[in-house]
Amino acid sequence: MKQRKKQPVQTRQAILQAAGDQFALHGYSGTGLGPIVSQAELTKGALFHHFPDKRTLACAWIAENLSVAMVAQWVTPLDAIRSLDALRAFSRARCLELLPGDASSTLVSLTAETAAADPVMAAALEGVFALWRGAIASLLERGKSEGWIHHSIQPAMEAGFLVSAFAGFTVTTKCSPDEPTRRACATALEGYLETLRAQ
Amino acid sequence: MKQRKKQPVQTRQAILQAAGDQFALHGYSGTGLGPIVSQAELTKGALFHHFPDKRTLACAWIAENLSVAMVAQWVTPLDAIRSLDALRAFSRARCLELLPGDASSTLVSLTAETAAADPVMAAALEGVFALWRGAIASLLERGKSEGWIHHSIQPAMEAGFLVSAFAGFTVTTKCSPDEPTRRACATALEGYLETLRAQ
DNA sequence: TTGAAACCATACCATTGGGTTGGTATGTGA
DNA sequence: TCACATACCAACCCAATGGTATGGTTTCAA
Repeated sequence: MKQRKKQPVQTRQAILQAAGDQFALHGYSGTGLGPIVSQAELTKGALFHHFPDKRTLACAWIAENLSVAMVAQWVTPLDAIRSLDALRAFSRARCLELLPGDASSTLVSLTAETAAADPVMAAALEGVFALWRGAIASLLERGKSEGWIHHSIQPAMEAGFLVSAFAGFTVTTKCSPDEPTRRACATALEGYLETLRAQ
Repeated sequence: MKQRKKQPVQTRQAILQAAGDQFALHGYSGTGLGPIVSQAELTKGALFHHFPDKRTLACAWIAENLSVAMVAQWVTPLDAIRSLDALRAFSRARCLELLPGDASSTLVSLTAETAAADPVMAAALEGVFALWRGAIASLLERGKSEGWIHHSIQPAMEAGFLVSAFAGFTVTTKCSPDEPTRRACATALEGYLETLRAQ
């Protein structure tokens, strides 16, 4: 019985990684545990040693991997934004660069598929949404104090709307991924951001 | 062998109906054909007589049932809107009344789950999105000619954005369905609509 | 060095998945 | 009324599903 050198954290991470890839491709109920362990070049024994069931595995991936990916894409970069033009450019770039397997896209897909019927999963996903909204809200707050966001803006409310709008964009893009439609939506989103500007 | 009186159109419709209910509850790959025929009080024989496979059944439901539901909710009512205030009220109502099993919600969920990996399904879903966008675009067009939408507005572009925003709202609502969040998002959406007003 | 716990592989299980089969009952046009 | 197509049913098929039982390896602390 050939056994690889034992490195539990790497093994666990490999399972999470493979699970995430499969979820991004086929959704939650669309992915079996077989393909996951197969891609990770492991076995079900390893999987069920680290995770008690499929749902817990998914929640762990959301809380550990998906959230850090979202932070890298939607939280950290916001620190560099110091003007509304920069915010517009960032938003536009995120729209045009969006790929099907993107972190935000997978977050939205999993939410759409599972959140309504599974409160546990919904809670895990909500955690990531909270990060997302929070980052944008604090950016807008900072923009107000720095004088490039209108003083009447309510950061939390606008952040919720912006996250919703971008979430919707990830969905509609899957249906019509052509450049013109994407550009149009990105432009309209910029038009909205413009209304936040301090005059 | 007990056989019910033969009424092919009713049978077909019963299957579509049951399939739609299940899709709304559990998503595409989350629903089996067993529960569908069970809810319809039929058998797999009946199902596979009317539809060659699961995917075709789903596409038929999208094209026939989901699309008419969307027309009833998002196309026909727009005819009665003759001012920006009425549009704002309509948007707000749609946000606050949104239920998990709603037509728009199911449309978005199925898209998020399947569209990226299945072009056939994507095409069927895109048809409904086109209806949706088209209805809003022609409303904005009419608003321009009636003088309550700003003349510089590009209806098709704004329609795409509005559909995306509402689509995103159906997703984020599944995670945090509490009233305050919904109201906030509805208010922000109204704020956006206000920017379309002819000054 | 040794015992125990952590780690991981193999084999297996019950259930459900989508899909077929062959046949029976019903409708329909000649 | 007879032939034929349509509509539907019950039973079956096999692959894949999530999950378990068990046992062999490593690792590490004592």
